[in-house]
Amino acid sequence: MAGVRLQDVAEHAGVSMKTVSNVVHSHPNVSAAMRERVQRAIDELGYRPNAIGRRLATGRTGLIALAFADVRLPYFSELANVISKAAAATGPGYRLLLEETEGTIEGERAVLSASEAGLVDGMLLQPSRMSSREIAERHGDLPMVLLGEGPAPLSVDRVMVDNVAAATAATEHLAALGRERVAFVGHERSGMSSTSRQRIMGYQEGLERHGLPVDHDLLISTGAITSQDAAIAVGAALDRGVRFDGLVCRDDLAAIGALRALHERDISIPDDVAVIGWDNIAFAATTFPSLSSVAPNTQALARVALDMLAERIAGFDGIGRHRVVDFDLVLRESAPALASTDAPGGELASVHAGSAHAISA
Amino acid sequence: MAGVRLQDVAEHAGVSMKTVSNVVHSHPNVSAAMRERVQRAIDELGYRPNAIGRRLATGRTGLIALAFADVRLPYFSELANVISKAAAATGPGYRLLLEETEGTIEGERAVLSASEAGLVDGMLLQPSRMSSREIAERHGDLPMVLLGEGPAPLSVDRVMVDNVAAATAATEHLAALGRERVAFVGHERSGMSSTSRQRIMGYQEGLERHGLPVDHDLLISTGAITSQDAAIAVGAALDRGVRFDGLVCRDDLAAIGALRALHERDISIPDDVAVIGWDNIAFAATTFPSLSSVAPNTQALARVALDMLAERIAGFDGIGRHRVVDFDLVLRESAPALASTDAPGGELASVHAGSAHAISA
DNA sequence: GAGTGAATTTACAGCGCTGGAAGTGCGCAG
DNA sequence: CTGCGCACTTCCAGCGCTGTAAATTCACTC
Repeated sequence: MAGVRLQDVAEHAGVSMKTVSNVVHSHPNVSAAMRERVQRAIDELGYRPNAIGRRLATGRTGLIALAFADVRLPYFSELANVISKAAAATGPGYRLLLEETEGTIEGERAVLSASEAGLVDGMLLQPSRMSSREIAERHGDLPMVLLGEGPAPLSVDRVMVDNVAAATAATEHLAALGRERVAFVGHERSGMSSTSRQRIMGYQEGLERHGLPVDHDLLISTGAITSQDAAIAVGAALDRGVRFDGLVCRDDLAAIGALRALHERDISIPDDVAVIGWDNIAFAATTFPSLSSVAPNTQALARVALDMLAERIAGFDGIGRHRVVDFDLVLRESAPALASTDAPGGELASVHAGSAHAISA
Repeated sequence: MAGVRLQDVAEHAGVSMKTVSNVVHSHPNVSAAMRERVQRAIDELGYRPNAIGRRLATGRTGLIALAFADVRLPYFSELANVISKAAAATGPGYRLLLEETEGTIEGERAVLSASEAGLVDGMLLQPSRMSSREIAERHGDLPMVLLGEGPAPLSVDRVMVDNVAAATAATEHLAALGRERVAFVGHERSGMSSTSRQRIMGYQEGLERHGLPVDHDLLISTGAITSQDAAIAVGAALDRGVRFDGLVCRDDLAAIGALRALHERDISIPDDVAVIGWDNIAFAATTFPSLSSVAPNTQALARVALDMLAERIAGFDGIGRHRVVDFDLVLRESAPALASTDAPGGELASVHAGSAHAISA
């Protein structure tokens, strides 16, 4: 099986290497008889084209790197799944090389300057810390598309969700439910990511639109992006007397932590405190109560990102394009739809303006 | 930046390609003066060695494929993270190519017979359906280590947790807590995976050791491996009158679904029903109540698997080796340690026989 | 001042594959 | 029966790099 080369097949079939290559690639200009003869030789020898040789000759590997902070974060693992499927269906069928940056600037630099070139055809990167200028400078000639919000270098493609608008929509939904003290949970205590920054901006905008208090006490930061840290932080806030009746969470992890802190203190959800998370991870549907969540359209995000990347790989060299994909506000028990019953339903409730749809599930 | 070749550097520095190559690889036998001169040329030209050219010459890519059912399953994403870190620290520093099989036989076949050879140096595969014979037949000459329990082909390396023993330990812990009707939740309704099969065997063994009833009603299967399906299945079982006071779950997803179904019906955990999950995923610590869980030692698993794979890649060609890594029984609120208070603690409670440790967290 | 061995550097031949140019054989018109 | 065009196949060069072997240089010794 091992080490069967194109040459071996050619000899076995008594033809030239190029003819075998043509058969492998279903090129035209190969007679049916010849095709069959070669195919038999291929089968008999168990020939597998060698990807590396091909790459060297063609300049393509069919690999793209997907780089983000940490696969363990459900948003990212779900994203990896979606992108991996979309990539397999793109052009020649790309496969994913996974790279984790740990959410640190060093990790991001390491990913960008991976000293070996040529291994991947392109890269999808969700930066958390690197400045747009640095990204623009460092990516060199590697085709690249940035994922997620944040400072957008003019020279690089980017696809994102409008975090500010989504945070505003989430906050406004709580206001519409009659909540008067809405807190924000889950941004990093030190070194806030641009993601957190934008969501907080949108949260503040939402509060202001409804004349609700914008209070520093209502910003509950966490040590790390984990549900455990969020549970601790929310618990501590409650214990030191911070009061709120609505919670916009940086992500579902924070929301799940908040759920736990509230449960521990017998605070009823959503009666006493309504909670909205972010990312609509799979667990959001089975927490108790189930979690309302901002749901970025990751399918669209994957599609758009891969299309742009494919264009770059194909040689497009224009200025950076910035695309925005839409999001839904999926409403479940923790912050139900406006005029809904308490019973879990499953149908579309309403559609917000712009790119926000509210769905009650 | 782009397309600077070894040759270009050589010309720029006025030396031969090989000398530049030697400098890049920090080979001995390069004089300091020469090294500096070449390095300057490298820097000036911004040369990046091309990974593909190197691969073709050396036969190594530094890539290993990690194949499992679905990254979205927290166990797998956490595993990917651990393996990715361990791989980066192994030998020359491997990187991970992610492959998803969807848990189907077709997906597994596709991964094994990826028509292109040579892209990865080796593969770690966690099969869910494929028979050991088929794996042994198909993997050809690709260095491979299997992850997880199941039928183990004699010719292939495998590293696993003793699922039977772990399931027995979990079941016995519930028995020790005085539970008398212990159910099992989360195996596939049709086409049971070998994982589920083994865990059920261990569950049954645990029941028998304590003279507890082994009742078909107590096997609560689900449609898919999701917490949502588990919530539905457990809810349905409760609603049709199945009674139990302990729950061994196929995985934490099933456990989380069970938690929700119990909550919905105001059944107290752990007072009315104690629950033990499996995998000890990150969320287990922040569910309400927090989840006791079987925790495979994934660090050890990654370490052992990569070491064996590295040996295979290096040419080892002996018979398949089967390694077992240990596991902990992490005890939290949903099925607390035996003589513990109700308050969450954080210290080691006890150590089981063999490779099972109970930890209360 | 030529000879010797060690230390460096260069030359060369591919790794497996593909693209384009050149070559082969065939059928058919003249 | 010869020549021509077409359809198909083979030949050749090279993608970027490395391993081996040969060549060069150098520091000394006799």
